Amino acid sequence: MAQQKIPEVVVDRLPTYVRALTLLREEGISVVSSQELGVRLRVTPAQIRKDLSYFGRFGKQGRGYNIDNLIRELRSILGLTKEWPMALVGAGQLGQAILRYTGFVPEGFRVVAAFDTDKRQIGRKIGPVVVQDVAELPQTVVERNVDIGIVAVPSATAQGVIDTLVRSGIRAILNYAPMSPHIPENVLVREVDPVVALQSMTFYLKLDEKQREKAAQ
Amino acid sequence: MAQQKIPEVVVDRLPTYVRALTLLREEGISVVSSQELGVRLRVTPAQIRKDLSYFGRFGKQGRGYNIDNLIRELRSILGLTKEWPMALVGAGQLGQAILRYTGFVPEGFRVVAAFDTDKRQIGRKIGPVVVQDVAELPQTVVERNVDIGIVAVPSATAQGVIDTLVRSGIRAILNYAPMSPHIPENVLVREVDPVVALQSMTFYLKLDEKQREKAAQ
DNA sequence: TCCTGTGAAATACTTCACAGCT
DNA sequence: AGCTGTGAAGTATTTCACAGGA
Repeated sequence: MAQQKIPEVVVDRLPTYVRALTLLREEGISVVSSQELGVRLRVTPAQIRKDLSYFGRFGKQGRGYNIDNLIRELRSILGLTKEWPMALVGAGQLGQAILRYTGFVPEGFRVVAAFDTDKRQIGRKIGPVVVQDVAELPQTVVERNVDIGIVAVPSATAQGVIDTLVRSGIRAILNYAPMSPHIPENVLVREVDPVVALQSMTFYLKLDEKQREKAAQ
Repeated sequence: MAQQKIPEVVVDRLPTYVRALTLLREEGISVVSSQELGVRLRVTPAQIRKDLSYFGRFGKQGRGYNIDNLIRELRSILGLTKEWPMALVGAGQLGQAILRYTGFVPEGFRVVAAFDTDKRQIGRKIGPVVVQDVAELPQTVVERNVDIGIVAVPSATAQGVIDTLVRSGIRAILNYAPMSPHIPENVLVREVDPVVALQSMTFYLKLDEKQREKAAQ
């Protein structure tokens, strides 16, 4: 069986399936149909079935999916059975909030090192780590087998930080800086940008206001 | 001219165009071609031209786009010419970081009120606001004309908070809680979820590792 | 009967390629 | 000569609809 190419959109949806399934499990539910899961996630049942079908046959006809089993399968597909060490760059306001964020560890993501250029931050213990000088980054990344970098520095310095991370051999970047970085093909990036999220909503808010005005005439 | 329906993906890209154009302007550049902008953003020039063509004709043949003008047009299209007041719910670790985040205000987003149920938080001044009791939320939302709510409470209580926001007349929600909320059709949501972003990257990291193993055999 | 898994159809999105303006 | 704006072509993604297993 030649592994067909999986669409990126499909991969992007899998984590939300895992999350919803985990919440269902906490409610004591053990089996779910694509219909029921679709209602929760506001997606069509056909989409869920189609997405899962890229990876295997996990359901039982007439019943649905065993939640424990499906969670296990999806976590394995997504590479979530191991722990992923991460390195954070930028120990300012935002970086500190990230270091104190408790949502990463239960999912297997652990910030194992933090870096800054600011002498006042270096040596400080924040959350689980002591802030190091950025100069030590390349060595630490190699020593601690870090594949994922988190960028939490101002836009102006972000590209430099990203270049350093890439040169150090990092393979994935979670970027909190509001800019679009230059990155080699083989390195992954995801942007975390609440402002961009807000700005696409205001388009529809404004549209809605216009329509109300028109309707009110 | 009947306004044709604009694809959502197009709207979602506009804020990144604004961002890139703004950075170009700061570099002192005043005109840009779709080609040049595409290189910055890692998208095709055709996509940029096509996206813009849904809204009008902003370029000059043979030259490109006047940056000042295009920024102004896009900001107007996105509804960014007014200030958007926002209400935050959840003044814990995460909520405090959001209140202290300086990236919203320059873009016209301002948190004008914050709410919590925790007696120890209520009355505290954090960043630009004093934390209020959630009981006061509906009234404040109406009085202060708040259209956008930010949810920064634990998953377990998020749905209740969202219901309250919706009942109070909010029209858009920026959700930091790692769950998928039930929301009426006419209310917008955007999820801010770094863990989901990480989990779709690990799929490819794992794939890459597998391929290396195979190659090494 | 209920619900999965999946080709096929429908829809959505992206890219091409070129007429036409500057 | 260079670059936009845009139908048309090409891909990608979603949804349909139904055979078949529990």
